[in-house]
Amino acid sequence: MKLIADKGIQGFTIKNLSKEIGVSEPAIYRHFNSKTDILINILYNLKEKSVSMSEMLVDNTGSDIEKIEFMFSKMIGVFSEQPSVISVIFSEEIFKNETVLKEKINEIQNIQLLNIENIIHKGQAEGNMRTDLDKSSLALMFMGALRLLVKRWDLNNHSFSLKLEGKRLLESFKIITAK
Amino acid sequence: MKLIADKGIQGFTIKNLSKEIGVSEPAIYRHFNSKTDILINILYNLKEKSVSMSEMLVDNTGSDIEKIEFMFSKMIGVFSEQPSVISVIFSEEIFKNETVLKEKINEIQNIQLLNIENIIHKGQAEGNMRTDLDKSSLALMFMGALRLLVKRWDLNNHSFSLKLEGKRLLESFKIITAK
DNA sequence: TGCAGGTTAGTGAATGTTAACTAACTTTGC
DNA sequence: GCAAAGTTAGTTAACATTCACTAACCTGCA
Repeated sequence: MKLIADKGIQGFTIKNLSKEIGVSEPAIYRHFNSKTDILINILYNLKEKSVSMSEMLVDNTGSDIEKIEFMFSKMIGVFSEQPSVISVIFSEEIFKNETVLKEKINEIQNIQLLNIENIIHKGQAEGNMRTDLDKSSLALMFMGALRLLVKRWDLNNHSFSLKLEGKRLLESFKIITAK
Repeated sequence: MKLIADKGIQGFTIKNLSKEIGVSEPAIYRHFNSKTDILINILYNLKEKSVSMSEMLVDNTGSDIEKIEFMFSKMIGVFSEQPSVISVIFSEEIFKNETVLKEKINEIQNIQLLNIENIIHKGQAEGNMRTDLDKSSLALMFMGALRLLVKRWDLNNHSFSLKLEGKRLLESFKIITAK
């Protein structure tokens, strides 16, 4: 992920990878069948993360807005501490040439959007959130804004505080969804 | 752009390009100095488009929400008719290895966000839009949601109506910004 | 008018480099 | 002592780019 984040998908070569981890190129093939196999494993781990997030949200006993806050800060935290994840999880295009990878990325995205939609749905049903906005549009705005903020932070070499700007965005989202 | 959209940045090779346009590989070098030079030209054209959009918004005499509508439908229109643009303009990651290209993409993004922020700023100042939400957060939500919608449409092989879903999103945005 | 000289846009063949991947051998640690 | 994990030294294919060369067109001038 670090390689992809630093040099793009074109920088993710077996040679660069072997240099980065300090073993020879064939040593990598002792553990993975192919380069694609490595990417599949990366995406598998990221999917696991999204799934475990879903479970944490189900277990969470807080209010709807607290769940949104929890999810938001959790994601911002991951990106702050491991910015290389951004390039992989928010960059569908780099997997375009491989159908298997493209589908895996789509799956992860669906899980993330569903997580938000579910919270909003519950919030609306229980009367804590305004109902004149459909949940899919709200989820799109929430996720889309978060993605764009994080990508801009990455594109601008982390030159502003992601946590601070994230907090600002979350506040706006709270106001929007409030009844 | 078609090549990048279909096969990702890794499919954008001089060989593939020459095959696509029906000339030999060296013929391409009669018109461009390098592969990067071609990408620079693509991004230059896209930037021109964003700039001309800014000018159109200045000239536009409609209300603020009409300006937003105009911009929205214009962008959705471009993506519907020329989906290959999506992969280039919404995929910062594919240019990561080239600083020149990365900066160009950042410039285009800044213009687009500023366009929206300016409209919202005017709308708030003239009392047509709610002022309890800061314009940068609103612009981030607007642009972020649009981007995510368009990318999902692309990732799901254009299996739903972008224009219809775009309209739905725009309606939600209208409700949100209304006083 | 005709044609020498120049330009534009193209060609196939070859350049050096790097890609993913492999065969065969060696080291390490339980 | 043996399997897992590593090595060196290669493979073929693809990459961007350059080479020498040509066909077709344009332009200025005797």
